[in-house]
Amino acid sequence: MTDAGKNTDTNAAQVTGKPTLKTISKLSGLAIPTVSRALSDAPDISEKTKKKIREIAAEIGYVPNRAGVRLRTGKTLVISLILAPDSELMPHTAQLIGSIARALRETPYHLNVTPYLPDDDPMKPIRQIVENRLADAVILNRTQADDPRVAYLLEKQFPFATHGRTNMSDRHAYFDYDNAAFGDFAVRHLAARGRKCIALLAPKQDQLYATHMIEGALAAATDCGVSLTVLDDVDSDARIDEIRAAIALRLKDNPDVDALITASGVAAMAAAAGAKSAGREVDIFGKEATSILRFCNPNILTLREDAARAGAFLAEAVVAALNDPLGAPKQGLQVPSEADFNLA
Amino acid sequence: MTDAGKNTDTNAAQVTGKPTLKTISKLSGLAIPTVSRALSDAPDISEKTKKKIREIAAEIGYVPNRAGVRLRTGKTLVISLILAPDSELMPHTAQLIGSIARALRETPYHLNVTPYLPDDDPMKPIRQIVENRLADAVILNRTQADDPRVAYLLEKQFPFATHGRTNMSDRHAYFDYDNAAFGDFAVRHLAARGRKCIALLAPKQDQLYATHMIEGALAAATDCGVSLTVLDDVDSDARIDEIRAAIALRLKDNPDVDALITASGVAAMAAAAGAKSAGREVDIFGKEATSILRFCNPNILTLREDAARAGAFLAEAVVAALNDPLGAPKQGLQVPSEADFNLA
DNA sequence: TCTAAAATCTAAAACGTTATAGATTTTTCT
DNA sequence: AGAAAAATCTATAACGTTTTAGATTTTAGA
Repeated sequence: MTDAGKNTDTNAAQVTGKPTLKTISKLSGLAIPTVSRALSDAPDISEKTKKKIREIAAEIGYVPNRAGVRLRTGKTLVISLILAPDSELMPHTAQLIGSIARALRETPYHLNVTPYLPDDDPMKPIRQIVENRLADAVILNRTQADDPRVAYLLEKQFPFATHGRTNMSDRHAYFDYDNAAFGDFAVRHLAARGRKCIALLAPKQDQLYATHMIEGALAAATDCGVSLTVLDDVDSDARIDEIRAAIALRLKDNPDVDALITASGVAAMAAAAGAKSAGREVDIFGKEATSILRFCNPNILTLREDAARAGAFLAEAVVAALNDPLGAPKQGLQVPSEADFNLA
Repeated sequence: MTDAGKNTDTNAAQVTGKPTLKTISKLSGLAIPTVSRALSDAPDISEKTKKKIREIAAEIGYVPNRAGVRLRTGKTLVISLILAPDSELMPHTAQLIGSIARALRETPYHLNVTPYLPDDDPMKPIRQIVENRLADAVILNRTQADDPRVAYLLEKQFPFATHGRTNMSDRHAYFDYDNAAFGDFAVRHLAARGRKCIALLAPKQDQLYATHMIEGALAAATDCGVSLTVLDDVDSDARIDEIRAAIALRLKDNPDVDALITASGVAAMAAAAGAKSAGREVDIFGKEATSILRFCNPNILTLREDAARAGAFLAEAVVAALNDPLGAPKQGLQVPSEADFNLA
């Protein structure tokens, strides 16, 4: 009756199909709850038993059945990325998705994607997820300053993280690009190149990134002694040729403008083309994920927006929120640096 | 004892939390299995009962619990998109993901994303999904001619669809761009513009799209009486500046080349820059999802690759494979047309 | 009207997991 | 050595669903 022999006297178990707790139970001679608690490192299981069970589990390649866990605990082990319609057209979205999913591989969570259409109520997918518990947490990839989805999630105390800050940012996890620093950086660089009259392309919608860009750019312009005009009547989410036309028009209204700052790569391209069609020689300074604009058009200088880093951070932040709902939300900023600067 | 009153005499049920079959059972006075079978339209439930149950279900907003279904049936109601590392950098990937997920909204399936790293064994995520039943079907977004993943899935009889054909395409669902037609189209267009010596940038890897492109282009070149050179020693998945350098070099080796055909937008940009740095005036003809290259560089002509259509088709195809495992696999081709031609 | 068949429903079990409460064993204290 | 306390394990139940087999009711047939 040595306890060395005890663990093998019941292993006549037919090990067919996927191993479950029952399989380990039979192989170890221990009850199913004991196995479960051992694997979850419960305090009332002896170290010896835990070790034995973990060994068996590893040997037979036990992986917990997600449906079982989900049914019992109510946890879905799913994190849902809410995809705004316009973000599907942005080149960096695929990197964002990929990097979130890759970071989640280290965790039990899987990433699923929930898109909505321009005509849809943006609240609908969020409500469905929260009400029907389709995920344990969500990630929002484009947010407005007063985003009703953020307000709803905060009210429901549903874990989430956002790509982009909001007016409620102190209460939730987020990752954002430091657009104030970007505005500052862009203006100083253009000023150093001898540009005197800079125009900033910023939407007048309820978007904080525009506010931040303007803040940073204005302060830097004052500091450098160059003039700065904000063009807020160009819809930078419009089709590229519409943006081009709008920019060409505005350039004619502002004959002194010798440089343009835009927030996105598409807008930068449109700006370059608009300037060309207006017969103007201007520098363009933009922000992009792919680092190919300068390559495509030497007039376009950019700072790199690191979508992969954003995704990894958001994944970590949302998992942290799940593990510690009362902890301080994780918040990250990508501050642009010389290393992110695309010269060629 | 009218049967009109019968359905309300037990509805003292406390309807708290999410409604389940139990809730409907209490409200209707019918047993849970009856409710379940009624909702799944089983033949041994009377029409009257079905109607009553469906009404109650609709009224209280019953949605089947996924964990319950999953545990009982073994179905996950998940479709997994396998994301190759390089595809994360392609602008059209986000559209593909979004359109798949949007099409799946009409079905009970959710889309989740499974990326892998360049260093990873591409088989690993597939094996995990099949062995641990993490999804009911998968979609592969970049395939090789002899793709081991496709062979494995076929052998396991696991439902799937691919973006891009393989040597086993007759046995699986796919969506592909008609690259032979693209090659034909590109050569004829360039020939019509007066180009005489066309170079085709195609990888020598085990990729059918290159084979197809070459086939179509060669036939058209013969027909039009222009010369066609295949540059198969430029790695078109390399970094953009490496492609540029390689192209510049090859152009010097082939002084007569006056036009270049590439399969991707990034390669087209690299080709344009390479030609410029080699001091050559050549037309570039490429393929892209976003329709902005011509905008960025007037020398680049492109045909549009409709990622949204591909995604929608793949979603339908894979759901069809799930619903009818023995049916003929759905296969689709996007044939390029004048309407897809980006002139400006 | 009585029996056989068809129609319609219900009871019980199972998928794999974890939580609760209780049972058993071991250790500790006097 | 005996009793109390601590440590360690097990039995039972439940999450929500669907399947199987069996029970009940209704309809049809003679």
